[in-house]
Amino acid sequence: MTPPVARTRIQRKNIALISEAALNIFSAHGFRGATVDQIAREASLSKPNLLYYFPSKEAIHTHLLSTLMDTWLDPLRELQGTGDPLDEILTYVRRKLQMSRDHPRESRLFANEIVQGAPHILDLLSTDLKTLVDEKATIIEGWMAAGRLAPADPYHLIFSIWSLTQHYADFDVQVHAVLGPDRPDPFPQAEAYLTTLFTRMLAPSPQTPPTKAS
Amino acid sequence: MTPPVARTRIQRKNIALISEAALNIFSAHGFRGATVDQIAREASLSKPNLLYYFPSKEAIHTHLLSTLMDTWLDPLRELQGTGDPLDEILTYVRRKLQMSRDHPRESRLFANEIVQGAPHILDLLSTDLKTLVDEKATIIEGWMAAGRLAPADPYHLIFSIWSLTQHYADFDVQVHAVLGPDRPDPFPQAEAYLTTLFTRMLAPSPQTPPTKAS
DNA sequence: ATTCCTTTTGACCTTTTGGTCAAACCCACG
DNA sequence: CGTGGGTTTGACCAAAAGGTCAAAAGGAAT
Repeated sequence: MTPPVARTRIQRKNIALISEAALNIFSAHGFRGATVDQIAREASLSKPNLLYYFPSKEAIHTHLLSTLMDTWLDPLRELQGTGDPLDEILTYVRRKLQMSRDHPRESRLFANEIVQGAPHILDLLSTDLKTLVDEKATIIEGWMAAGRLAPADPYHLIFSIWSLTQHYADFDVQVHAVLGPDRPDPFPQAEAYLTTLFTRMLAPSPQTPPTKAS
Repeated sequence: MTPPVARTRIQRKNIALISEAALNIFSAHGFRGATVDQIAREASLSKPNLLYYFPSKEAIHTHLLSTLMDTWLDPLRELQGTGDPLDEILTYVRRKLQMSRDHPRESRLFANEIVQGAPHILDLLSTDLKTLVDEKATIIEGWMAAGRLAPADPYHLIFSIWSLTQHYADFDVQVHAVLGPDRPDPFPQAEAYLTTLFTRMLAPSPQTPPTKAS
């Protein structure tokens, strides 16, 4: 009855401590590459003490992944179909890019999991995630049908936003290696580039009036 | 004196066998997640026999990565600056997407390596890869300066091609989970989408004449 | 067939790793 | 201040994993 719900103050503190440490280690080495000793050292706890809060290495990993999934999909949930279509898309792109800059460890944790076949969250992907994406794809399709956005496959549009933004977190070392050691922060340029990309991709052609097409 | 250069027929056969098996295992589980026993079993060899051809687990991994890097960059090398700019870019995109479809294991092996900080090939990235990208970025910049391509950051353009195409191999399970079990092959749609994306992004605005600008 | 080199393997070794346990420690509350 | 809960740890364990070795098996050229 100790682990998930934090009862005492000390439990809350240590569970947060362990989560932080585990995020560092898991995101840097993957699940198999991380060791419990490493995580314990990173959290400045003894290994048995760590195992007192989480029953197993896998439990820590699962805990991280499930709390992550929530915040990870927040930007997409915000796409509500109320504002200007292009603005909403661009806002989503920018928020997603911000997450890559501000939470690269989370992005890499997720990437590690997916690349290796998503063994722990496969069902989440085909249920919760699929539902959410279906919903947003419908909104986007509506915009396109109304001529407020240039036509394109909405699912692949979403995939492209994911891949482009997460690339700057997940493949961070490659980006820096190619750009050279002198350019420390590629994000401002990335944001400008992605803004241009999706604007040119999605801006509706002028001959179609914004409302009441055909 | 046994491992790298295959002398006898049997050596060639077994080294190929091991490479195949190791590619399967490494790409599915990452370096730390793969075990020598697993690879040996996959190759139908005993573990000591496998270790007879490669001195260590790491040697197999290094061998795979270095042979991979070569073929992996071939599509980019083909971008030579001789043909129509947009055609050359689109050809590159399509070839890269084909590699994701035909060689997803290689893509995932590479992704695993990069996500975890590229510990084995970091120097290759900042030397060989950087040189190649610098060269191609110059070509692309030339096209843009001549008004034959809409202006954009050439480095981020290349990054975007990498991320978009490799996404379909590396995040394959996610793509399938979101699209649903009924749609088995997302590649034709992906190709159409990416063709549209880069055409809209890069097609030069008509007011600029193709040659001798300003 | 003999010989020499290559190939294969069963047995074994060491280190790493995930996890356990009983005992000690701490600390608020009565 | 002492007692009962929560907390911490040193010592330990078993399994997994990377790698070694000597000896057996195979195979091609003489």
